[in-house]
Amino acid sequence: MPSATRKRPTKAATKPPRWLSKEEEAAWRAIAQVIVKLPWALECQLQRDAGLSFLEYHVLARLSEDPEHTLRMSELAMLTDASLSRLSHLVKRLETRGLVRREADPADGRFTNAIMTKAGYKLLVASAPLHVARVRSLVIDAFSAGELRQLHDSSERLLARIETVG
Amino acid sequence: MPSATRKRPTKAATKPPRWLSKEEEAAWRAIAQVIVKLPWALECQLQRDAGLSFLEYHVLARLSEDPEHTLRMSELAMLTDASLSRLSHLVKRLETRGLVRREADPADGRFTNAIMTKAGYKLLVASAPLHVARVRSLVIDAFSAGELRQLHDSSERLLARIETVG
DNA sequence: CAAGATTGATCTGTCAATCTTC
DNA sequence: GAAGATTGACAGATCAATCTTG
Repeated sequence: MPSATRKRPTKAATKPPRWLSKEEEAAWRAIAQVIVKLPWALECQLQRDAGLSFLEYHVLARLSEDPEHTLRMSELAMLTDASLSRLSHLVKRLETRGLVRREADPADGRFTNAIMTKAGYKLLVASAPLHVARVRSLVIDAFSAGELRQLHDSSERLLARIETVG
Repeated sequence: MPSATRKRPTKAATKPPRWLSKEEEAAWRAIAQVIVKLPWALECQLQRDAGLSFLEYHVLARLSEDPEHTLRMSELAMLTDASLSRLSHLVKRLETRGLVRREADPADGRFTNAIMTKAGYKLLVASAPLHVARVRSLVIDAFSAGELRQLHDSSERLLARIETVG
């Protein structure tokens, strides 16, 4: 929804504002920093080493996982957590770069298939090692196996909350 | 650095690409989803309820923490993890909305002070309860005190990595 | 000239509207 | 008409260049 359509602030329902404790506040600040800085660090690495954005990389990565290197736009949007509109713009750019190609689904013309080209696959394969190395050095290697399981679990719990709360 | 200045992919240094294990992969996917979806969820809440972006909210929040409701642009940029350029554009918009005002530091004209106005403070105060409530329901309340301490620690470790790896 | 800050051009994402196929 | 997909106008972020003050 972001994009300033300038809303009047809803005159807060004056519910008892349950504030954050010192510890909660500190934890939240750290988490907030992570969700700002980690994406940026990954964007930088990918742009520098592969000329791809985080989303572009993941679009190619998802396509590469399909045996046909083909996915419907709507499927791809879900898998990459992008809006269909955003994906459409992005894939058009990838198309002009020759990394992806689009064609209407022969079986049902309402669907559009995104198909990774040879060049797209080559770029992904060339880019993956450095990207994975960065994911390792920034995230994975910072934790023991147990800690990582913990963090995985915490992440799933957060995702569940986000789904339900909207 | 993002913003496609179209880099040629650096011909991967052909180092042994240490791949992710099944568990690491799964953990990473969950974490990656969190850093994509959590910011979005918070942006939505703030835009809807306060007409503010996440960064705009935090700019006002940081200003409110200063006794004078005043901070140098450069200081504010650091505190909010924004580039000076981004902040400059953003504060200009806040200024036209009457939420913030700028003036050159009387002591040293190289600095610009950002000063929260009455209206800015009012908006922040009106917005904070709902925002904190959302932070609670999405994040804080998902964890026990111990788990939150864990997560806080993990976040700090990630931030340390990001600083050093760049 | 160095540090703080701003500006302008450009690119990307959002939203709402539209187009297409079944 | 409904779902999938695209488009266009606009807001916001980035980078590089510039301006300003000491």
